[in-house]
Amino acid sequence: MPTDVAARLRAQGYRVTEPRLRVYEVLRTADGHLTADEIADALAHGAEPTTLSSVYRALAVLDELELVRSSRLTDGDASHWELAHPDEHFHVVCTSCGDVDHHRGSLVSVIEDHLRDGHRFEPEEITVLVRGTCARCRGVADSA
Amino acid sequence: MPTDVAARLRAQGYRVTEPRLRVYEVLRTADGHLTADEIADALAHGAEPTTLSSVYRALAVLDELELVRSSRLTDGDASHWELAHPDEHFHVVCTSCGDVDHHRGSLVSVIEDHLRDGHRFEPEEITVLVRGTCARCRGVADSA
DNA sequence: GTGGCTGCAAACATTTTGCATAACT
DNA sequence: AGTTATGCAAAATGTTTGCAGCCAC
Repeated sequence: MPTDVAARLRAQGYRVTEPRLRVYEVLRTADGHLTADEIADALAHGAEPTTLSSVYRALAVLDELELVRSSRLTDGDASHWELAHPDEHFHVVCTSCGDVDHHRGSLVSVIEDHLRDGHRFEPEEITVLVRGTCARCRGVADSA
Repeated sequence: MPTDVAARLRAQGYRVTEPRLRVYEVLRTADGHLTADEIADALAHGAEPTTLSSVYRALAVLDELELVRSSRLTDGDASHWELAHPDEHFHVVCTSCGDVDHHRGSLVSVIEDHLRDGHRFEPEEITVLVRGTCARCRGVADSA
């Protein structure tokens, strides 16, 4: 059982509603980084259309519960949302194919330790975003 | 002489204009992270008011020349702009006092090497954003 | 003198909000 | 039943763009 969203909602005094469950479900099954708009689109094709504003409100609540997380993968674009895995703070984005990879945290803890020990800075949240070209796209571009 | 903006502009076929020079000057002297709006404000008090749209267009050109850089230091807010120093990809933001620190790159190159060697991923741009509490603010909050 | 740049205002995109209705508890 | 959440539409925010006149070249 991954995460009982309903229980988490109830535990914090939030009501368990369709939009909230559905938004979470979309993010879970899509297994990717979706904008609020894309989530709303995905839900529009389903049984009952869920409004964009409800998507935003659902995301705000799920974010509050630390069930989802937003990140700005591109410069000017909209925020992208994904399930929150506590140890995945590390986005690797291929600028060629748009693929997004996660890396788990050993480097993140190196950064944490460095700041804590060397600078007496207490880190709460670390975001690492790398843009570049993935192995597959490099293979296509390169000759050898 | 830090950087001859005029020369860089000319070299790329851009014209040397007041707004471009002034926007760069504001960022250089402010020595901080300003939003486009704050830059426009700073220029409004000066001799000739420079429009917000001109600020955006100037920033786009300066970004193109890699003289300035934008970063999303906060979640929903506007982009913040600063001079581009090639080895400063590492933002440390204090959520208490709002202070922004730069760290130079040893950790960044660790990340680069890891991705290149271990994953055949060619990094082009790395952004590290850490939010937390700085030493000064911790001192105020703590007792001992 | 010419073409790129600016200012202005209007358009755009994303996100937030007010209010009446509907739904969870 | 009581309240909180939703849907709709309108507002707020940050950023981009079209166009006429201006300025660097």
